[in-house]
Amino acid sequence: MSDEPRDHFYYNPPLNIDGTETSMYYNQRASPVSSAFDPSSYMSLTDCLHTTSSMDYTSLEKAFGLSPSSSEVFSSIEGNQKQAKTIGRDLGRTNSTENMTTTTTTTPNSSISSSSTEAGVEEDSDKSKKKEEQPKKESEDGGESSKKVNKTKKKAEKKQREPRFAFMTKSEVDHLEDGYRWRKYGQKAVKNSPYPRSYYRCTTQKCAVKKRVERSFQDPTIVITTYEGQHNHPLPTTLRGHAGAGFFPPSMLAPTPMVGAASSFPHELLMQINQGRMNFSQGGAVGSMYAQNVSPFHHQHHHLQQYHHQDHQVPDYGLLQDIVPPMFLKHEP
DNA sequence: CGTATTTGACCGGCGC
DNA sequence: GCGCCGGTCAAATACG
Repeated sequence: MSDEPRDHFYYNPPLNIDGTETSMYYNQRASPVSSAFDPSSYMSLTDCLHTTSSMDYTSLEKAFGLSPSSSEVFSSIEGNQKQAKTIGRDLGRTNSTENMTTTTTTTPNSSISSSSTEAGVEEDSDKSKKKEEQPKKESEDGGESSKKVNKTKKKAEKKQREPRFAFMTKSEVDHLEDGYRWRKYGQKAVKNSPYPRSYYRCTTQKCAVKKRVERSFQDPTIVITTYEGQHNHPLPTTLRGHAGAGFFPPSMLAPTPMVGAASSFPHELLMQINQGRMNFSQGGAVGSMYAQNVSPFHHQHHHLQQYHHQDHQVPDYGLLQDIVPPMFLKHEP
């Protein structure tokens, strides 16, 4: 447990779904996230880049399913985080400087981002030692049910988890809209946390992508969304609001070869959403907006109570509502 | 009435 | 071997 391989990375892109910054974590090993989400067991991407040589742009690309053009993604990050900068450098793709404009405005709040991050990261120091093991059972059962029967075949594939992405987002809604349809299949109490964890599965048949949502027990304003696996299908057209059409790049809408790591990763969706949001809003004041909204604490209790009422179906303008959070815009002078 | 959610039971791994 | 625990199943229920 203590000798866990450091194959975990994270960085903090300015991803925002419905209000503030989002931190993203990547767990290449797809190790289980035990109990409460434990960022401290993850390795800083920066550190990783400095200490590990196994980490390069290619692996990132692969891991995150980014296309070469995705360097923009990093560039946007760069404007917001120093670590991101490191990434851009180490990756040898610093063409970002220009694209940075989009996020440059966010630069000042880099401290904020980090704050949100530490909110999730630091406290855990309390327990000191995190467990990083316990590879629970898993199943990509395309449709087979009979759990009592599958045990036989189970042996063969073992528990081969998909890589996981964990998004930490300050949000009052726990189930963030990402363009896909999810069916909730379980909910469990999280150890060391008063907030439960919800389990979702992509409703598209033969798509084994799973997702789980939980709130940080330290900072209830933060929602931790963990994706597992890649979608092997385009975004459902059920988004009648067509919000997706505008924010999701064509590459994403195109049928993706499941192997590809092409672009069905949620983080990319978030990127797009974020970009769209920034363009929509004042385009620059975003940073300052967050700066003064760092603590909408009076809101937490509110949404926490309606925890069970979150709709999981795709609302007509779910994305839009995420992109332009009314309450936050309101505060902006 | 069909579909999505809820929720307790159950499974399988792991530590003691 | 037993109990804990994260994760999943599936019958019952809610919802439109």
